Amino acid sequence: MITKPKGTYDVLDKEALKLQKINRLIEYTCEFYNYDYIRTPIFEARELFHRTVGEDTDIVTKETYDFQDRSERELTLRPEGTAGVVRSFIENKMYGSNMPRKLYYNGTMYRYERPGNGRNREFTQFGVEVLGSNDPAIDAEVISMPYHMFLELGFKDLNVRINNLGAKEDREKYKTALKEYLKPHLNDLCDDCKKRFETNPLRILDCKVDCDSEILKNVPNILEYQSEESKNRFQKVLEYLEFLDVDYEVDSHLVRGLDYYDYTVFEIESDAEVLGGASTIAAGGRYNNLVETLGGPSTPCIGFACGLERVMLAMDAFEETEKRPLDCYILYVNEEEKIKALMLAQDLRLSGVSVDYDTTGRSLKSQFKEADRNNAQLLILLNSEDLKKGLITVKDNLTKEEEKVDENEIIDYIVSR
RNA sequence: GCGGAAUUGGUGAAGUGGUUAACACGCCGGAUUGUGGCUCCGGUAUGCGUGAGUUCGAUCCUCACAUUUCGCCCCA
Repeated sequence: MITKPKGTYDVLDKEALKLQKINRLIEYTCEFYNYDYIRTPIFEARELFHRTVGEDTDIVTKETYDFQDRSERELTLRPEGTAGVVRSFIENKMYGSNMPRKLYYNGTMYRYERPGNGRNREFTQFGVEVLGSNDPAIDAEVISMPYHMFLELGFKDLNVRINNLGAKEDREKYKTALKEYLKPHLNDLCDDCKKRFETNPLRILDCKVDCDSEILKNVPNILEYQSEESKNRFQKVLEYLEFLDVDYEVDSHLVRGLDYYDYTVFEIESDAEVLGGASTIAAGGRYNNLVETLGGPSTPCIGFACGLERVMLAMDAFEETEKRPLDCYILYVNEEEKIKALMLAQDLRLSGVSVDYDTTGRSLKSQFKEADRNNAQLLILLNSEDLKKGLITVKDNLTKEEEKVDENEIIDYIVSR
């Protein structure tokens, strides 16, 4: 038997219903927030991700699916959504008009990592990018929108953590101070952090190994290394968040795994136990330099990404998704009735009624069972004798009441119910 | 990438180095000559993750591989 590749999974039955529900909410919500749908390629030039996500990040150094096509182009399956959107923004010269540009995407991403609960090699992210606005109000909107979507889906214990990384200069100043502080303690840090000290000292802040140590608890606070402008900006974001009823918590140790972030960064976590260690369901931040880095005009941007698999997992804890009931099920026994069933089903479907009938040669008894499994509201019983008289029996599956309806009026009769 | 656990039908699962692999659910059929959902009866794995090895003989022992899962790492 051929099986699915490691780290992939099939979405079906209950999972499919949950995913459809989420997807509908996404489309609906984005429409009301005035975000336009964008779809970018699943693979891009490898260079794109090295330039955006960061040369030294784990995502790029050990988690990408890299390949060459038949013309030896160096390609990479996208590990995240922002890079492609920004590339498209520049390539299509979207900066020319209609600013800010508010976009959303919803598609599969690929990372070569150890699969586990809420962790797959092919996974789905829904995300939003706002390009061309530096207003703190848009920061608040981009945090508030997923937060309220999760509430809508039934999430209870949401935890929003937020931090301000500031401008590049602020961060450089802070990095220097941080390294100065950490230098004498270097030997007490974990092995990974020793490496990070040189490559990416900020990441030491959210190290899971060392987080309980006194060294990290007393680390200089990044929020104190911000310019006045950056501090004021962050205060505005927090103020707006309160007006939007977002329950947040400032966490000065929050940094993100991707290099392109500056100013506001945030994560939304769920306490749902089914998630286990994978509790972050959405995360994002501002990236005011990325467009310029990729050769576009200086454009301030912010966005977030949300892992749909984790949302689906967490939904198990509070949600029983059920398939929509079928409007009609048609029962028949002989060929003459079957032909009638086919035609009637088609007419009803074209009239906006959901209909099905047996195609496995089941006994009449089994057809009744099948109708119940589909939760059919109405049973249409075809009977050769009645058909000769132009009559069709319609049975309400709840009240069990039957009625013989004239063949010519059957569509109207059913549609009007 | 490192360490632990698991892998028996459509599903949940018992079980044993040796003829026909329990039980339950589901599904199919019948009792009910074309109106079911209750009940009763019957049917339903040529097979115990894959490949090799030990053995007279393996689903059960050994090894490798795959997949899943739990922790580490990382992240959505």
